[in-house]
Amino acid sequence: MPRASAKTAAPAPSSARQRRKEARPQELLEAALSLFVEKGFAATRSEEVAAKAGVSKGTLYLYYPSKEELFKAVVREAIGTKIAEGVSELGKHQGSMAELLTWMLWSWWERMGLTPAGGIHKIMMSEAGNFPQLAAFYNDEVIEPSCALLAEVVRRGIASGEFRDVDPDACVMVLIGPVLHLVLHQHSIGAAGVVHDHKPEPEVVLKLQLELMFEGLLNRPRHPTEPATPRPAA
Amino acid sequence: MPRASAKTAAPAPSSARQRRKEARPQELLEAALSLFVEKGFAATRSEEVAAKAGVSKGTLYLYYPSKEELFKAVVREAIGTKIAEGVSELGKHQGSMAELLTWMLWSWWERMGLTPAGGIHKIMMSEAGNFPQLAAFYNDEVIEPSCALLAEVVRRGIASGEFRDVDPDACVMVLIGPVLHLVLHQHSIGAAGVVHDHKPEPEVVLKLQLELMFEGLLNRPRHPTEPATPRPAA
DNA sequence: TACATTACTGACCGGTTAGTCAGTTATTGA
DNA sequence: TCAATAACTGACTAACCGGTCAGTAATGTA
Repeated sequence: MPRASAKTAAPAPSSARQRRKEARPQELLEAALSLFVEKGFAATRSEEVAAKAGVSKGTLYLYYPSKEELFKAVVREAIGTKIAEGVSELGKHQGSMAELLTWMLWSWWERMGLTPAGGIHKIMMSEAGNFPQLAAFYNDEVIEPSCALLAEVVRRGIASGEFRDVDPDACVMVLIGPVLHLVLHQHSIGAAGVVHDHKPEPEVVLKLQLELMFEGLLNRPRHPTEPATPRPAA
Repeated sequence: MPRASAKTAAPAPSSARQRRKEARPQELLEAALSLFVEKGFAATRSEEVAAKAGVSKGTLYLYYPSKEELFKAVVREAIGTKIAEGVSELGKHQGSMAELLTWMLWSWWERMGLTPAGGIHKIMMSEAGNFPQLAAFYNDEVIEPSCALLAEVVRRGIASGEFRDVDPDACVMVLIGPVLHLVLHQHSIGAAGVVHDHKPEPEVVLKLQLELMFEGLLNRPRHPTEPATPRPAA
């Protein structure tokens, strides 16, 4: 009996055709993501996206009204609720802020550097000028929350005496700079067929970045001849 | 007598029209640079470039055989011989390697962050996939030499005992990450009309980056309870 | 078998733009 | 003043591609 669970409130798709219909948006988004990341927005033809998802161009436009809307959907999909995870981690974390920063940078690398999702950042860099509205969306929904989250960690570390008294926002930029640079490289020069690229392993860079950072950021006793930046009275 | 210096081996242009002809390539390259940086390669129409340079589209194609060749010329022009300056500075520099690194990062920021030349880097990130041959050129002629130069400075600092014994290549990535991130931001999100962008001043970030870097990188006496990374015997 | 509905197709349309080339204008030399 | 030449122009062509829609095929229903 082929229709075992038909017509419920959230109807389980009965036929193969139904099942495909529900899978289409995902399939199209995945195809679009990889092509946008690989070739950029303008250079990706909508027919290619459709072909890669195994449908015709017409079908693509049944699910997304325009190439631009498809692009937005890809960005929203790839971003998802990733930031919320970081926020919740901040809430329940028990150890030092240095450990938390380390965890955050590593998980960021794992999610952006090692998956196509990082390509989103590359696309946004390229297309920000042509889609200011989307750039604003990306800034508000992704960049600002991420930076605010990291800045809060730094701020707590300063308050507890774990870190020196630095500008938290500037510190965040210093923190994320190398990670984002690695991500971008991975999806541009690194993805093109450039063979003379004998860069160090990203993991080594990240490790050193954290090490250098903390050697400088941690609030530890200093050599008497060279006092650390004095903490203000407040 | 209008032809004072006519028909020499390298003829000085006699008429206004001649002078314009010699200036055209430069004018076109400048127009193309600013438009490519602003809108990307695909979104820039060749007629716009011509108009911005004050000529018609036909004239553009008298000087450059295609849009793609124009793009290549722009990249080559913008890169020029900038790296050679850094190399010569390495040769004649007298002070500490920390001072030299500081100088290099600042001059890099001044040349890439504060001029349209930095936009080249953004374009290369976007178009590397579509122009692999150009990406290889950029990697070989710009990225690798720059990194090699900085790595050499770090290496000397380590050899003299000024710096701790870190991986020089990884250290370079940590160094340039924040700078390049600032440059890219400046030419993408920063250039789009995103107003909610209350990032710290780039100069503040750079200053902190160097400070944190050196607090961690400098080879100074450490607190006894937390020994520094031991130097190997060699 | 006949009809209705749903998912999908791909030829086509219209707008856009890289690149061309016959023609125009400025300059030079006689 | 009058060719000859060099620099430049912009209407035009051909190709491309985003988006449409009349039609087809698969599935469901009776």
